[in-house]
Amino acid sequence: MAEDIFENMLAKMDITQRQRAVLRASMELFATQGFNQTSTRQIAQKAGVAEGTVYKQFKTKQAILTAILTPIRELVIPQVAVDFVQNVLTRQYPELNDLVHEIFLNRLELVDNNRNFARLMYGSFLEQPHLRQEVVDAFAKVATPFIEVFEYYQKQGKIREGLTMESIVQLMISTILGYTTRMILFGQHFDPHTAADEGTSLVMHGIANS
Amino acid sequence: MAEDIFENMLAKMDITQRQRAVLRASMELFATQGFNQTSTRQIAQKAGVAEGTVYKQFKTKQAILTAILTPIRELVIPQVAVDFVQNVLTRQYPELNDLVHEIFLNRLELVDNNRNFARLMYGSFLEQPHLRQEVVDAFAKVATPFIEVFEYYQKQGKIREGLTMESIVQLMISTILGYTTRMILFGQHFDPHTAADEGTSLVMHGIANS
Amino acid sequence: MAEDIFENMLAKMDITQRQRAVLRASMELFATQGFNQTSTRQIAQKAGVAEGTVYKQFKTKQAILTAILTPIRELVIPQVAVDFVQNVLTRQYPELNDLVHEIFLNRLELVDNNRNFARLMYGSFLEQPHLRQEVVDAFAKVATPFIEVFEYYQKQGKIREGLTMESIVQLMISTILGYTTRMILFGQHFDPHTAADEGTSLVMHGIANS
Amino acid sequence: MAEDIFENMLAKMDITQRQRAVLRASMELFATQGFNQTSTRQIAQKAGVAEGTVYKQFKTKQAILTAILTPIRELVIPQVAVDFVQNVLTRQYPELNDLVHEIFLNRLELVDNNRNFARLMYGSFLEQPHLRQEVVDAFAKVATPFIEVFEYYQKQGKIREGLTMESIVQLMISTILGYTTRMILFGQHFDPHTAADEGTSLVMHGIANS
DNA sequence: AATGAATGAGGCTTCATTCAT
DNA sequence: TATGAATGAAGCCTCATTCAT
Repeated sequence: MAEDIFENMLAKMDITQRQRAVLRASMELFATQGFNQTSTRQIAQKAGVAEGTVYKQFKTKQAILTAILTPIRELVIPQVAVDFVQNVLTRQYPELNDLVHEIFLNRLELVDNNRNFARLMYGSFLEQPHLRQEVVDAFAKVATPFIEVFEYYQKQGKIREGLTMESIVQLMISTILGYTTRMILFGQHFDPHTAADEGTSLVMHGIANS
Repeated sequence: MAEDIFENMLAKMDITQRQRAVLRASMELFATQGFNQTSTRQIAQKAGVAEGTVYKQFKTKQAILTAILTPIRELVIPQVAVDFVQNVLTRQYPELNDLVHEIFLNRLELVDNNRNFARLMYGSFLEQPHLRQEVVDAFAKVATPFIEVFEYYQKQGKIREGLTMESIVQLMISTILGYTTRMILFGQHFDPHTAADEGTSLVMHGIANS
Repeated sequence: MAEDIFENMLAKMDITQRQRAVLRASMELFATQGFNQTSTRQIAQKAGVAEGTVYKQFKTKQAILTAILTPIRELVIPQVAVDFVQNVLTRQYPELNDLVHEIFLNRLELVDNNRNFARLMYGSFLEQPHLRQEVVDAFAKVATPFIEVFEYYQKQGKIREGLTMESIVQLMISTILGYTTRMILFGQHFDPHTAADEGTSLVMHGIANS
Repeated sequence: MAEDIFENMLAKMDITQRQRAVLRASMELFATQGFNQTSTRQIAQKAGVAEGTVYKQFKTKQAILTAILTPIRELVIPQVAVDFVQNVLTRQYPELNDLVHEIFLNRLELVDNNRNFARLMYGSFLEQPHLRQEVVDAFAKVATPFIEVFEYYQKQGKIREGLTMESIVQLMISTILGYTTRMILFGQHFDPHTAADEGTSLVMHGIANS
């Protein structure tokens, strides 16, 4: 499942090959060096075009970032959220354990396959705080169906009393974000399967009705 | 427990008041705007000195960041780690539950009280990847004594079989980092006590020998 | 008498409709914004052609200005001068007074009807000093027949002694140019008839043999 | 009476030698090439400073022009107007003839001594029309006291009936502006004394009560 | 030692001009 | 032939850094 969020997005955008090249180069440079540390000269060079060409396609350097972030905000993030729900929740899980494991695995693999993408998001959120609200909203929207599923399992007596489903989901989000941060910020690497195993083991004992 | 990591560090450094002012101003500006978005003119202004004075004290702008990050790396991070171990592990905890709760609370409060510091770290790690190794090492060093303590509890039969202490600690680190990321990057706010309660509740059921 | 110098010129030039469109657009833009403040992109847009087409027709942007100014210099200015002489001097004037009035009126109306043209000339003279010589020469050529006519009136005793006809004509040129400058540069407006009346009144008393 | 308007203005401004050098260089270049045809590099070179120095002193290139035009508008133009009135009207003139001659001479010499200044004004008015209103107002203010003086002569019977003093002054303004335009735009040169003689001769016969 | 003016390299951007389609 | 994407030189401006006072 080597989904490359950014390449998928590029493929769907109705733009020329040259614009694609500029966006791809920008994405990589912004992700690895940061927006302000990237010069338009570097972008042009990496994209294999003249600097003027970059500006024929995008009015300003900021417009390049916007051209990347806007579809991410408006299309990719919601789609990723929907995909996540569909991929995970439409399947049948013999046991609650399998669901939790799939949640961990699915998200960790997504991040693992999209390091650059994640790094760009981290940088953008730090430097342009106004961008984060929609992501927070997307998180919230994703949380809801999961909370419902957990409630279903709870009604079936699979989850012990005394826990709000909300807190379970929030904690899973935090945990997954923690792994993500360790990968992106500290360069640590986790085998998604192993990390998912460990997370699942702990959470399951934490929530399961023993 | 309003520990201000940065002010503590400044207080301990053997530097003039003027240098302190420059470092304090830089720290704030770097944290809120990013290193590259901060001009030496801004630093001088905020510190109340002339731009030339800044350069009498620090050879380059990068040297200011280094003057902040080096003691953080060499002194603050290890010290924070040691303090953490001492504050948390030197006390007696009636129950394992109390230890876990204290771990969560202590770290979440630390971050909550040092948002600027954390934001500076996030930015620095993103833009200057070479800085992160020592932090990773510090994490590792902190992990060790905790692993030992958990092993102690395990030997006492307080922790169920089938878990490596290593994985417990790693998961707690990830969880705490997850909360931190949500605060710093997404601007969410958590009451440290509530978050600590929730985390503790889940982890305890996850690890406790029921 | 709504003579449009520029449209007349365009009509007489042996060029394609497309070239005409480009010249017309350029003329307007150069007049209202100045040569250097006008981009070839603007010209193409206003002319309704592609930028490349402009360059198929004119080798450089400067060539467009030259294509406008050269016929102005070589054809329009002399023609305007000739027309002026013919329109004014071929008629019979009952009195000297009527001639002077017609001179003023004719020139002021010409400028009044060709503000854009005049503004272009002003800008071109300021920025490209080499253009002005032929205009000065044209002025000189126009002056000659008028001087002769005035000499005729002088011989008839209609003009007082002690004046050179040369100085009369020079002063009238200056006066008309003064009105023009006030219109073009200062945005003032004069009714040509009123201004002609005033100028005539003064000049007539100045030169007439009372 | 070699009054150099611009140098006088520079001398009165409370600025450093370096700023003076930049303004002087800019003034000359703007006057001879136009604002948009002058690069900041040229200015720096001519002023003998680095390009960055220019920007330490003036926030933008436009600010340089403003730094020149603002005192011209607010101080120089009104002062020139006042000086004109004082220099010309406070003296006693044996005859009306002498007054008229002095008016012509004074203004023509002023322009003759300040070609660059005049060329800058012409260019600025063409490209930045909003600047001209104050100059028009200054003209108007100057006109008033002259109208009054002419009325005085009229009451003394020195000026013939049937003329408004207003129209006399307006015509003199136009005439002087005409000479100015011929100097600035067409590069013609007039000896101020000769031109003043001719103008006076004509106007005097035009207005005098013979 | 402190100041802030001066420097100039380098960044973003525009635009006249060329060229492949 | 007409198009408009591509080019790159040059312009304006910022800012880390140096230096004279």
